[in-house]
Amino acid sequence: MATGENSYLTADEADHHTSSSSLKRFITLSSDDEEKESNKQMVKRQRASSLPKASPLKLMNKQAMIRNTRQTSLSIIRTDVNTGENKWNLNTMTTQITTKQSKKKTTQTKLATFFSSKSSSPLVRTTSLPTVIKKESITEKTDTVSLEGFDIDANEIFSQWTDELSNTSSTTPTKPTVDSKSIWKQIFNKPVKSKADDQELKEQWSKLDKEQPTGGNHHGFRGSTSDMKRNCPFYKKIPGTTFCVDAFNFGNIDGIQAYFLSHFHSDHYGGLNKKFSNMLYSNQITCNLCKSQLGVRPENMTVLPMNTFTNVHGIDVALLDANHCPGSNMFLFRFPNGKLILHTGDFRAASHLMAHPLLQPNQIDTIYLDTTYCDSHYRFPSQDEVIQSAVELVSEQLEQNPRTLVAVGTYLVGKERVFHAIAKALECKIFVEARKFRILNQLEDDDLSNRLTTKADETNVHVVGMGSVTPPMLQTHADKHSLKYTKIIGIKPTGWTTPRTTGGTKHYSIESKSSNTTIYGFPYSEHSSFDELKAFIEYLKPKRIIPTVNVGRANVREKMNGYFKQWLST
DNA sequence: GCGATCAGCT
DNA sequence: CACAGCTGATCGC
Repeated sequence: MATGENSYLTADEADHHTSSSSLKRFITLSSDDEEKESNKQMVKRQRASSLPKASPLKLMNKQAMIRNTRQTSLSIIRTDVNTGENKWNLNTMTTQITTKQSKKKTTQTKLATFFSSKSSSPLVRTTSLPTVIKKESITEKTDTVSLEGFDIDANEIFSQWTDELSNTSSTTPTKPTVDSKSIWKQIFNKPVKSKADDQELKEQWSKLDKEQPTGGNHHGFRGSTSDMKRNCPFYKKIPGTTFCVDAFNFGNIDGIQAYFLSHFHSDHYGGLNKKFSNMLYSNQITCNLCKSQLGVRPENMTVLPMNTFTNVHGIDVALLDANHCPGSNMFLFRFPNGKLILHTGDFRAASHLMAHPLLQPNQIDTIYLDTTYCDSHYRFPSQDEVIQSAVELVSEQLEQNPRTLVAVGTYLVGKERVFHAIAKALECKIFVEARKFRILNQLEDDDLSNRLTTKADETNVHVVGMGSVTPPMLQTHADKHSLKYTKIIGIKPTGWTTPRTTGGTKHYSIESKSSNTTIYGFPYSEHSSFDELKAFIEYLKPKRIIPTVNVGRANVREKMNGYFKQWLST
C-alpha cells in the first residue's frame, strides 16, 4: 500500500478505504466486525470535531471528475479555470457496509467527507452520513461528469449533509432526504451504471470498433475517412484524471488538461506541432526533441524529473525508464488514496525495470501495456546478445575487406546502441546526416556525441534511416559519399526479424546479397519479447491490464486477454 | 509558398 | 501484419 507523504489519507484510513480486498471484506462483515466498524466511526467523529472547520469553497471549475473505484470512492477534483491550478482537492470518500436484513443482503453506503489542501493540514474535517447512494448506483469505472451550468458553492452541498447528520442518531442509517438526493443528482448528472470491469472494458472496446472500424491501432495516425475529428480512444485517457497519454491527434480533447508524451516516436507524438497550445508533460530529452524537431513552445511543456513523484493537477506522477528508445519513459500515476496506475508507453521489460523501488508486486491497479509482441511466437534474444553478434559480424567483415562501408539502419531516435557498440568496438567515429547529428546530440550521451561526425569519409560506420537499408538505396549511398569503399553491408535491426537459431551466437539473417552489397537483419528489439512481457506481469500482478497495441481487432484482443488471465492466475 | 495531413509503401 | 517511419500528393491558409 502506497501511503506516501502526499497521500491525503492517514495511514489508517488509507488502509481502511483502499485495501484491495476491502469490498470483499465488507460484504462478509460479521456482527463483531460491525461493532469494530462503528467504534472506528466514533473515533473518527471525535477527531473530526477537534479539527478546524472547512473554509468556504467556491467551485470555480466547469468540470469535476467523479471517480468510483473498486473501493467505491468518489472524488471531485476542482480546478481554477483562470490558472489551471488545482488549489483544493475536495474528496468524498464512501465506504461500504453490508448488513444482513432478513435473508436479503443490502448494501448501504456511509459517507466520510473531507476537504484537503496541498498546502495546509491534509485532513480538515471528517464526518459520516447516512445512506445517500446505494452501491448499485455506482459504477466501478470512472466517469467524467461535466458540471457546466452549475455554480455550486461547496458549503451549499455539504451544509445539508451536516444538517442530516445532526438530526440523525449516529448508528441508525436513515433514508436519504430529497435534498441530498437532488444534490447527488447534480453531481451525477448522467446515469451511472453498475458493471463488472470485464463487461465495462468489453463495451469500451466494441464501441471503439464501431467508431473506428478501420482496424489498426487507433493511434489516430491513420484511417480517417471523413473530415470529422476523430475521438480519442478511451485507453489513451487515464480514468479519474484529466490526463491523456500519447494523444495529440485528436485536437483539444474534452476534459483533458495534461497531455503526457512517453517518447519521441511519430506514432506517439503524431499531430503535435508548434501550434500546440495545451500543456505537455514529459522527460527532458523528449521535451528537447519536441522543441527542436517540432517547434513546440517551451511554455507549453513541463519537464518532469525521473524516478520521483511530482504533483500534477492533484495527482502524483513518476517517470520511470522504459528501456525503449532514448528519452522514453513509463508513467506511474498515484492518486490521493494511494491507487496506482502504470502506463508503460512503449517499453522493453527487463529485470532492472522491475527492480525499481516504485514498482512493487500487487500494488498496481491498472496497467496500460505495450503489447507489441504479445504473442507466444515472438521470442528474440537480449539486446546485448544481438549487439555482440552484430559487432562480431562487422569486425569479421572489416578484417576480410577493410574497404567495407557499414550502414546501420536507425529510427529518428532508437537503435542507437547498435551503431554505438560497433563504433566502440572498432574505435572509430560515426557518420550521420546533419539532422540526425542534432538529434543525437540531445540524448545526453557524451561518448556518443564525441564519436559523431558529419564527414562521410572519416569513418566506415554510417548511420542511415531504416528505410534506406535496401540494396539500391545502399548502392546510392555508397556512390554518393565516397569512392573509397568497394563493398557495403547494411545492418537492419528490427524486432520483426525472426532470429535464426543457428545453435551458435550468430543472431542474424541475410536478407539480401549481391556481389558487393549484403543486408543483414538483426532481431534487435526495443519492445518486450513475449517472455519478458510475461515475466513483467507475473511480477507486478496488476489488478487489470489494458493493452495499447494490436487492439484494432477483437480476436487479437481476445488472445491477449487469454495470456493476461494465465499470467495473473499463477 | 508553407505547413499539415493523407495514401502508399517498406 | 506490426513498427516507425519516408516520399510524394493534396489540402488549407
